[in-house]
Amino acid sequence: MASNDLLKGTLKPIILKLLTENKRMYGYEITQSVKELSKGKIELTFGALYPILHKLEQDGAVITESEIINNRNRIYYSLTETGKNTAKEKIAELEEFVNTLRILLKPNYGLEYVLAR
Amino acid sequence: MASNDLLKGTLKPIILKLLTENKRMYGYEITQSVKELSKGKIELTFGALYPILHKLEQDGAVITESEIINNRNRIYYSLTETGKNTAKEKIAELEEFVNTLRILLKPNYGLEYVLAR
DNA sequence: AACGCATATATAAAATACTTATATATATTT
DNA sequence: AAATATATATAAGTATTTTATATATGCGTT
Repeated sequence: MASNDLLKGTLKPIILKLLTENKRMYGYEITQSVKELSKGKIELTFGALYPILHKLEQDGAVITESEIINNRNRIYYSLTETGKNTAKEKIAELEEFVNTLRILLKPNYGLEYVLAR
Repeated sequence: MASNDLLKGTLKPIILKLLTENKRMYGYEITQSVKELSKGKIELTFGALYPILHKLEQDGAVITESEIINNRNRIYYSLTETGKNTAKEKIAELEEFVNTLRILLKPNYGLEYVLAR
C-alpha cells in the first residue's frame, strides 16, 4: 500500500538472507516468505524477484535445481560457496545501513547536533 | 564508499527529519549534518539534495529565505504547516520500514519460519 | 461446468531516484 | 599561489523497481 520507494537496494540482501537461512527455496516461496515475515508490509513482486535471481545465478552466487511438483515446474535456488560470502557481505551492509538510519531517526538528535557545535 | 543503492527513498524522509529538528537549515548545512550524524556513512550529494529541496518547495512543504552571509548567497529552508505533516508521515513510514528490516535481518528467523508451517 | 483464486515462472516497458559530471563563485588556510 | 571549504545548481547517465502482460495447472465453490 504505502509507496515503497524505500525498498530499493534492500531486496537483494533480503533474498540472500532468506537463502542463507533456508538452504534452498523457489521463487514463489520467497515472495510468500517476505510477505509473511514482514506482515504484509513488503511485497516482493515477480518483476523484481526473477531478474534478481537470474542475476545471482549468472554471477555464480546461486545454483538451481528444477523439479516437477504437482505437474508444475519448480525451480529451487541455493547459495554456492561464493554466494554464501556475497550474502554475508550484503547482509552486513544492510545491517549497518539500518543502524545508521536508526541513529538518524532517533528522536531529537537535533539537540545533540546543536550542542556539538 | 559502499555502493549505496540502499539510500533510495530514504533521503527525502531524512531531510524532512532534519528540518523537523532544526527549524531552518540551508542545503550545504544539511549535507554536512547527514555526514556528521551518520559518521560519514551517508553522503548526501548535491545532485540528490537540491532536486529534493526544490521539489519540497514546489509542493509547498518548505519555504525559503535568502540571505547573504560572508558575501555568499545562502538559502534557508523551513517546513510549512503542511510540510510538518508530510514530515511526520514520511518519518513514520521510514521508521516502520526500518523495523520491518530489523525483523527480516534478525538472526535465524528461518527457524521460526520453519516452525510456523 | 464455470468461475475465481492460489500456485508457478518469465519478460518488457515505464517510472523513479540517485550518481556522476559539470558549472559558477567567494573565503580561508597552507 | 594553490588547495580546500563554502554555497547553489542542472543535465546526462545508470540502476532498480513497478506495472503490465503472457502462459499454465490445481483446487474449491456455487
